[in-house]
Amino acid sequence: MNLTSDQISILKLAFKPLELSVEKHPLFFEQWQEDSFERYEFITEAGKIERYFYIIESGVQIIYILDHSGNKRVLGFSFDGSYSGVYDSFLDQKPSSYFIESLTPSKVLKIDKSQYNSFFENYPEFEHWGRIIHAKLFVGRVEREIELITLTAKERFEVFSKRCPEPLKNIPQKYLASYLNMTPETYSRLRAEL
Amino acid sequence: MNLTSDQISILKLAFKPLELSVEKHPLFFEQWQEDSFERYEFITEAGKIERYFYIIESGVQIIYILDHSGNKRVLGFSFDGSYSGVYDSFLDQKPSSYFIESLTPSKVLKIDKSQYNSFFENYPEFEHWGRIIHAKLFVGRVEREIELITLTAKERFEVFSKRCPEPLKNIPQKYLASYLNMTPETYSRLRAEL
DNA sequence: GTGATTTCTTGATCCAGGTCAAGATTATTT
DNA sequence: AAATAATCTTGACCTGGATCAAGAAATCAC
Repeated sequence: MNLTSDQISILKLAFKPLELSVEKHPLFFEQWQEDSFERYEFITEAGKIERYFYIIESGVQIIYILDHSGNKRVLGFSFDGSYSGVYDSFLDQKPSSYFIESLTPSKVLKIDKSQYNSFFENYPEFEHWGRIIHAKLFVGRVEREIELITLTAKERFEVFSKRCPEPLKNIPQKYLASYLNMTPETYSRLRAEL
Repeated sequence: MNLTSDQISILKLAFKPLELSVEKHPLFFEQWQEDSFERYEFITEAGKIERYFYIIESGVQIIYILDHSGNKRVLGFSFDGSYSGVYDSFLDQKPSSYFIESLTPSKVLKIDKSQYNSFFENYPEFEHWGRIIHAKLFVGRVEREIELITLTAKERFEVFSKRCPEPLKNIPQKYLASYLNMTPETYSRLRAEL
């Protein structure tokens, strides 16, 4: 598989600390496959095993679970060179309880588990990168937890509004509301307050 | 520094997937220092930079932040061979916003940042371990986030009660309440319901 | 472009869990 | 073991944000 230079830039963006080059890491750039999804298409569903590790080329994807009442509870978004996929299921190859859905038409680069593993075997510097990235993911989740626990709905709304990334500005508000752990009604009322 | 065989078992417990041995990883076992804390002694405080990575030998430590109203908000506990310390501050050597306090007299094994880094440089398998452990930490935090978001206070209480680890059974309930994101009053009422 | 969906807004009402208060237990110190 | 301090319990009351409902606005499909 030959990637275009645009796709190579996306991978470089996603793996920034690795200082990748096509010459030094040929395997890395050879094995990614392209794939694309339509609006509202599922990338994966609860009960299924995650086969791939994805990097988003374009579009917005959302990850959520269904709670006891069947409501979607949004845990995060992916876009612009960020990772997507159900991580625990991918790592352990066990059925997950997450859904990933493409909110806009999206293009991705993906690799499967054995390719993912072979990167780590072939490029030890990948392990270092993996450690650092996962440490940051962990710290980021703790920070989100603190915001959910200590801030009021209004405060969460305000903090989020200030740093809302561009690609999320055109998706339905109900998903942002869910991500902020509030109902669409509450989100709408906070919005009216400006 | 010479560790006793008890201390070596604690380290082996904490670093289980690494299959450590004194012969193959001498550096690893040489550099840990012992330290101990009294009840209610602070291991680290908000505003300070975390100097050490700790493994708990015995006792219970608690990590929390102070919210806007000055209330402690408990994020977790450490005991029995588990890691303790303010991780983001330790990694980046930047001031943290966390407090770590010893709830009982506790003994720890600790290493500083440069020793920690040298383990990774000397034992590449450490990087692999680090990646896996951090991935698990990340997944674990997402699971906690889901429980906080989707479960009622009663449900969180029930889930926690069933799997409450032994060392936490003797600490003041107000800390467990905080960890479950509820007031001590609510915790007490749920307890009365049995 | 027009009708059908979906999303957003706004009002009225409700309730889980917080807050305040005060007495009962339990633990700590001397 | 008494005095003191911290923690836990229970009751009364309150409130942020959820729920229910119904119309307005936006978006989609043909």
